[in-house]
Amino acid sequence: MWSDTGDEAALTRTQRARRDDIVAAAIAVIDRDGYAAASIERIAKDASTSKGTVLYHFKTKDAIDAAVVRLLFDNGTSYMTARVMAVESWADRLRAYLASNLRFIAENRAHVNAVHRILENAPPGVGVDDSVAPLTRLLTLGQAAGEFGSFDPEVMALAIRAIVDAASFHFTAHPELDVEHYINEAVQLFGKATTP
Amino acid sequence: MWSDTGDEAALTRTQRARRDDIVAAAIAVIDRDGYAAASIERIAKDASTSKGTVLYHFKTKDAIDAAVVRLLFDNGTSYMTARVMAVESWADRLRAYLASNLRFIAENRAHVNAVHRILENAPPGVGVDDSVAPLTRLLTLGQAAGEFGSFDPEVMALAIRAIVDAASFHFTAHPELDVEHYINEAVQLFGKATTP
Amino acid sequence: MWSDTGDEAALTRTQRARRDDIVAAAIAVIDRDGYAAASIERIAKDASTSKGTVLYHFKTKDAIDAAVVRLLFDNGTSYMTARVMAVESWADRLRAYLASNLRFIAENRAHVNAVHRILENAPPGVGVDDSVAPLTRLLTLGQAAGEFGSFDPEVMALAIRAIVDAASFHFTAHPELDVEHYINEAVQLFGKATTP
Amino acid sequence: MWSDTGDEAALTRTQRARRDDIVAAAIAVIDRDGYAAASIERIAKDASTSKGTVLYHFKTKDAIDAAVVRLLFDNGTSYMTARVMAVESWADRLRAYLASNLRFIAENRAHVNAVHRILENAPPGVGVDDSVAPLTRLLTLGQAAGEFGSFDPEVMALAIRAIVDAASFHFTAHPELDVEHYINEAVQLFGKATTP
DNA sequence: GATGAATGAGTCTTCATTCAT
DNA sequence: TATGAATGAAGACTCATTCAT
Repeated sequence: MWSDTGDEAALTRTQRARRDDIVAAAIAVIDRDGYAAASIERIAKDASTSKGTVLYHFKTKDAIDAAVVRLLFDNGTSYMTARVMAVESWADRLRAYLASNLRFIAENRAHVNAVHRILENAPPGVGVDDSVAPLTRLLTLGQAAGEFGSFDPEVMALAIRAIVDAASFHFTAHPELDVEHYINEAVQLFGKATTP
Repeated sequence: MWSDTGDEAALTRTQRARRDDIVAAAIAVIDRDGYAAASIERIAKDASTSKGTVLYHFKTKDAIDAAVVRLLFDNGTSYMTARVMAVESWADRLRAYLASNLRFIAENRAHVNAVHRILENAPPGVGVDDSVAPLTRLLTLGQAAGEFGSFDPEVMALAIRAIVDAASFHFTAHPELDVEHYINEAVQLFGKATTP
Repeated sequence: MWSDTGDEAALTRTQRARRDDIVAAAIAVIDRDGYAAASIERIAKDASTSKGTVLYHFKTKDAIDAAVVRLLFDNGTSYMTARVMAVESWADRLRAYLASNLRFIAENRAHVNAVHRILENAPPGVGVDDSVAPLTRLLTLGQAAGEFGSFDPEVMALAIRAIVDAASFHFTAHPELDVEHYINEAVQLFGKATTP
Repeated sequence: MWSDTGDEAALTRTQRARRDDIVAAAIAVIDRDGYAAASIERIAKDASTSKGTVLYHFKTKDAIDAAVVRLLFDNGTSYMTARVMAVESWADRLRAYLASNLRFIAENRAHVNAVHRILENAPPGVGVDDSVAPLTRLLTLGQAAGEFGSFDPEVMALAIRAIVDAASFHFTAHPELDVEHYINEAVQLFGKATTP
């Protein structure tokens, strides 16, 4: 499982469209009813097609999950790298990292939620995508440049990731929450925490 | 589901013991192999008993999950209230809250992990124990007392909960991590963030 | 597949009985309707029980097939070794081998047929039980003792096995066939063929 | 099933070629991986074409099987009748029958194997091509002519067929086996057995 | 109390077949 | 002619739950 993420090469227009439909349906079902409820049949129904068709396009249930995860990863990466690379100082990069992450999550709440559910249900020790490492590096370099104060960059990075990862739950649980306000507060929080 | 938490009224000594065995087995299996793998049969095997016996004691699989959750909740509450109530200032209470939470999690890593897995797999909208509210109140009162600076106590509370909730994952993924160091850093982080 | 033939240790009376029922049903269905038709559901129906029960007792479809094969092997071995060991000369042993084999097959036509079907449908290269080797040895020793003429014992053994293996088909296709007559003719055939 | 052998009437050159490709692929897959593995998709892949195309040419999976069987039957018949008709005495005809059969099998091992697999998996009572009858007649006439000794021609015919039918398995299981030697031994065996 | 047996619902997956292009 | 897409039927297997002993 989880090894066959690659080669989705050479897809016809129709294939792409159907695959997208199915992935969208999977996201919707997982987000709405939980991972356990997201059987192939249910996903198929939600995509207005048949179980057979879903398996024609994906071959395996794990492949569907993998596609959902990969899509989010791809979207997120391109969304954020642009915003983080656009600024100069390390402190600005941290702000950009936090803000773009949270904004992306707010805009893709259901998808993020679904991916969380999928990864939680994966066999232990899998999917431990080390999204912490680059953040740790950012903090370390910022300290070296004198832009940040003294703290363990590893723990600080874990804390930042924790808040980001928790965001989709907050946004789900509190739909009335003002996202921009949340972002501002988070930026301010870690601004104070990292200031020299 | 999740409605029958109550009536564990009159239990003989043996009953208690067996139930505890089963709950312990459930925790072990869920933590080790994931929620999906934790079938009643597997739990029974881990508890050196039979599927029939497990269901004799618990009647329903959800009841096992509920017992696991409730046990952690009970343990955690008694562990922490003592420590939080022991100190005077709001700032000290926040420190105590953070430290005791994290220390409790470190000492009950498997159990905490298991509960996370269970809650993740519960039908959406369930188990949203509002553990944020009391924390928000603590922060608000601290601000009123002039011990804390200016920030949205709601968002700050969410951030603190996020770090606490993420801790069991960190401790699982990084067994080499020095817990006391982690606690110190976290306390320092939120010290800076909440300071006036 | 096919590796877990062993440990059927410690079976309760009821278990033995049910397992026997199921094996008998499997033999009947395979013999009557062919291997492809022998789904678990069909076997269950034939055993007057449910699919779930069959899988409770056997856990895997392959395990059912293995049990069918093993039962025939056990029965056949004990049936024949007695008869072959009872006589003295090599020529008599050959006669006893042929006769007891064919008689056993006639008495267990359906079971033998079912096993053939099962082995035919096993993944290639499996179940090549080398039933030819002991026969080859018998022939070689008989030649050394001067009881048999000159021929390649390997090929002769293959020929004998071929006739034996084909017998259950003949008996199925020609129910009117007089088994004892068939046995006599076969014995006479190989008597002439092996005579010095 | 198995009723639509006929109407291969007007076929263009290309059609013939494609059909042959498909039949060849079917033989290869069945021989290599067994009947169960020989799905239309797999056959199509082996024939470097698509499932749709295969079904365009054959309309039904059974039709493919039937074509495989029929092709072997046609090839075998023309191969052997020539050789059997070429000699005069009944004893020579028997020798020719045995030798040409075995040689044909050795030269078409995979095809013969595939046909066995197909027939084994056909619903019972089908494909019982009575290849025994002509052989029985040969033996009976040979006896009447005084060329053969006394034996039940029916049983002798069954024995001969058994050895012939088993040959492809032997040749598969023992690729090192010297076919001509095998043929000589078989001819000698039945020479002795049928001699007056 | 404890447990072996039994069972039905639900899941993933394979496959032959039909259809539109 | 050829093929991509779609689909339903069927099969193996898992699992929570009930029941009799």
